[in-house]
Amino acid sequence: MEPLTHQTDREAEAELPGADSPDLGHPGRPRHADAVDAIRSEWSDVRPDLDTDPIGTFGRVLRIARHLALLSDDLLAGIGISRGEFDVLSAVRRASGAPTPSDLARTLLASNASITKRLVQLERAGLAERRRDSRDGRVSTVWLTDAGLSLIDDAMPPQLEFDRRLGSVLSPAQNAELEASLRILLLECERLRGERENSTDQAVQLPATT
Amino acid sequence: MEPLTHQTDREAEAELPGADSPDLGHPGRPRHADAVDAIRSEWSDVRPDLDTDPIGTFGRVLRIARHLALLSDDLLAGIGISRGEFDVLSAVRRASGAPTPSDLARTLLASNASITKRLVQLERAGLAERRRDSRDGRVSTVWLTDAGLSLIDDAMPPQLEFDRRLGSVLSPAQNAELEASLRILLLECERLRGERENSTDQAVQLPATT
DNA sequence: GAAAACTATTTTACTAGTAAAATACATTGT
DNA sequence: ACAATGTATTTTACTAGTAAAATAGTTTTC
Repeated sequence: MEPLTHQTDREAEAELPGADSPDLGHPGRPRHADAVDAIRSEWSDVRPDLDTDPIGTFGRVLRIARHLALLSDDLLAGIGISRGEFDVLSAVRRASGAPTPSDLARTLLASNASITKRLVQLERAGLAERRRDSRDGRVSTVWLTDAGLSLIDDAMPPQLEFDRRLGSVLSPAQNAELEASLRILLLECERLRGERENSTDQAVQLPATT
Repeated sequence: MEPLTHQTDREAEAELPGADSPDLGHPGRPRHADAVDAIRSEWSDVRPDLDTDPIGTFGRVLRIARHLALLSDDLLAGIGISRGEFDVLSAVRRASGAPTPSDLARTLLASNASITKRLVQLERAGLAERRRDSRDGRVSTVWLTDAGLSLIDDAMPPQLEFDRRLGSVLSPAQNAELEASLRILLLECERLRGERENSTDQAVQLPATT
């Protein structure tokens, strides 16, 4: 599949489900194929030598995360804040003391620069404020205004309810198993990312791999 | 910074693990607490009325996705492409026929505009090219150059190997269970997002919820 | 057969995020 | 004490992504 001018290919979009789905051992279960099944099936056609097993989990994690972001952006748009702002508000809300911008960057896995931006917006919207720490002039602490507090307290329950509904397609036992496996994976991610903690701010450069 | 009061709070950062971890039923298992355990523990202190169960799965999915993106960006930087470009190259590579920009936008869950941008970059880098379809002058098809083909064929295995290593913290059985649960969740996401398919391009406006 | 409606792609104008530099304060070593 | 080093935050310059408008081609309808 390379050169050639003006061709008219563009045939069968994707080996759609059913056709060549992955080995679903259990003969009784009528499992449906999702986008990742289709993707893996395509790979097995063009590169049968590649073992795409890991895509089965990590491809799905990435796609679910993307869908969740898109779906809950819709939810948040209804109350007039962005996901980035929501994340800051909820991180401040749940913290036991007033967090610093660096604290927020750390727990939200974002850069300090992006936290500064979000805080400026939140202050402008009257939802949060920064106060200079009197003991150390470099740090500031972030506080919710009354408006910010009631906004986040109103916004959390629908978010949780949405997630709960989505999760209800799994049984409680499946959810518990899923959570346990995800915890193990998240711990491993945190370990891997911790391993290459060295330069300023939170630069990203080490290969961290192979 | 601008305004204000000068306070001196900023106490206990976060109810760190151990202290108030979630109910880990099994007394024998020495499970470690991850960032999501810490977050849920904080919530249970300030809003004990909220049921944050859903965060146990979806919070982890979101964080794992974020960590994965950051980790594999490091990997890709080593071969000189961005994740966005990698995604396009691999989608073209695995497709049975040459995909159109719209096909790519759809399978990559991105906007058409962003695909156009990535294609311009890939063409500029000599890794892909667009050819106008001779039957329908509106559509174009995307093809890999020889350089693009060998680049993606070189880039896939290390990505897969990285994911495989990460996944190896779970047993094969756990991985299979995990994949099955994630498939169900992904199908549900796809269903929910499909439900509100109506306006042009892929606008995002309906509440899709509650 | 040509206006109206539709579709695929690109362009435009804008937003969010980042790395690196700049700023401002604090701490350490001598 | 004070220069050197370190740290928290912000600013700057830039990249990637998007919605909506613009462009260009196609199909429908009358």
